[in-house]
Amino acid sequence: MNIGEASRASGVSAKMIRHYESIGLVPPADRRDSGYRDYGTADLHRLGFIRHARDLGFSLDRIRVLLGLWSDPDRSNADVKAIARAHVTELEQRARQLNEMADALRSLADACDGDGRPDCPIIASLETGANVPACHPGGSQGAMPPPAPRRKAVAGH
Amino acid sequence: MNIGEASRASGVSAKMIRHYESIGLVPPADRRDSGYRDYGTADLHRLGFIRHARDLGFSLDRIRVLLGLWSDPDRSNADVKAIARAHVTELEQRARQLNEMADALRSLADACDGDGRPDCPIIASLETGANVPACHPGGSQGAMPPPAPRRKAVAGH
DNA sequence: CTGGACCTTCCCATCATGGGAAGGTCAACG
DNA sequence: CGTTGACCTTCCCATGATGGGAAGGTCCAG
Repeated sequence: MNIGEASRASGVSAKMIRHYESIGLVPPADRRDSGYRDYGTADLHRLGFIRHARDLGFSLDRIRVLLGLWSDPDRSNADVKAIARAHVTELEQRARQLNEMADALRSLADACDGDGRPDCPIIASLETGANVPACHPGGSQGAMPPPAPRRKAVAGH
Repeated sequence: MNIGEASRASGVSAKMIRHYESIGLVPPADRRDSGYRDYGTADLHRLGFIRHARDLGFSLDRIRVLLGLWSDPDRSNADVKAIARAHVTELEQRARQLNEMADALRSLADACDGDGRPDCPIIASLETGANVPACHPGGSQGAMPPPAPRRKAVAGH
């Protein structure tokens, strides 16, 4: 199977399949004499696994770990569960931060007349920082997986 | 004022202040004979504005627009309000996607015994894609500002 | 045998941010 | 005066996941 067919079948873009190979997330694909990559059902299975994990917001690094557990017949479901729980916590925290920002901005917007005059509480708050969620260094986390892995209909999926 | 003092006073890292200057978000700073950048209160004010906008999750591109409105004495608060409302909608959507993922993964984790055996519904779902939030191409939005701009306590802020 | 669809590799862009190197400046202290 | 350490300058590179596109090779149907 060509990379294009594998892409359509797995819902992972060809570009990404090559990238995953380059970073060792999937093993180097078999090659035909022409140099074309050749995929089988096992490869599709693995790509599907990766895609579903991405759909749940896992980073490629964590997916690497999950793939390891997947192929380990002696794995402990406690390990998997721990990773999942930790990820849930991170997702919730990111969602909370976004909601905090949305709430703050929504109330600022609600306080704005929007009547065409220059007078604007939103601008005023940006100037002074009033009612803007403060930076709380204790709970800061800079290194988190991207917001939404959402690809745009790579397959008729 | 040095860039370091400006950084501490505004809560924007020196690195970022230079970056903002390089992309034209702030005007080129005055220079002393030594070549050091020199900041005044107006500059601090502008940097503070940018920081607060970042704290609300605005992208630098949108902040550019907001800065334009800020310095426009004839601005319409309706314009500001429209930008804010659009941003609120985006924030909410991102939060919703994260919560969807968290919900799905939480229920998978709840279904996992975590008793040390290899048997695991989480892994099973990643294999099959069952109970994993599907990719809904219609509502997809790839180009959104980062999840949390949170910097790590650049100032004693 | 040709055209178009597909594949290959390689480089570049995104977005906001930080790390670090190589070298210049400044202020305080001995 | 000299040194030291904190600070500044510019420049390049990295992140993470993804896409765009160029230059060139392959495959198959007409």
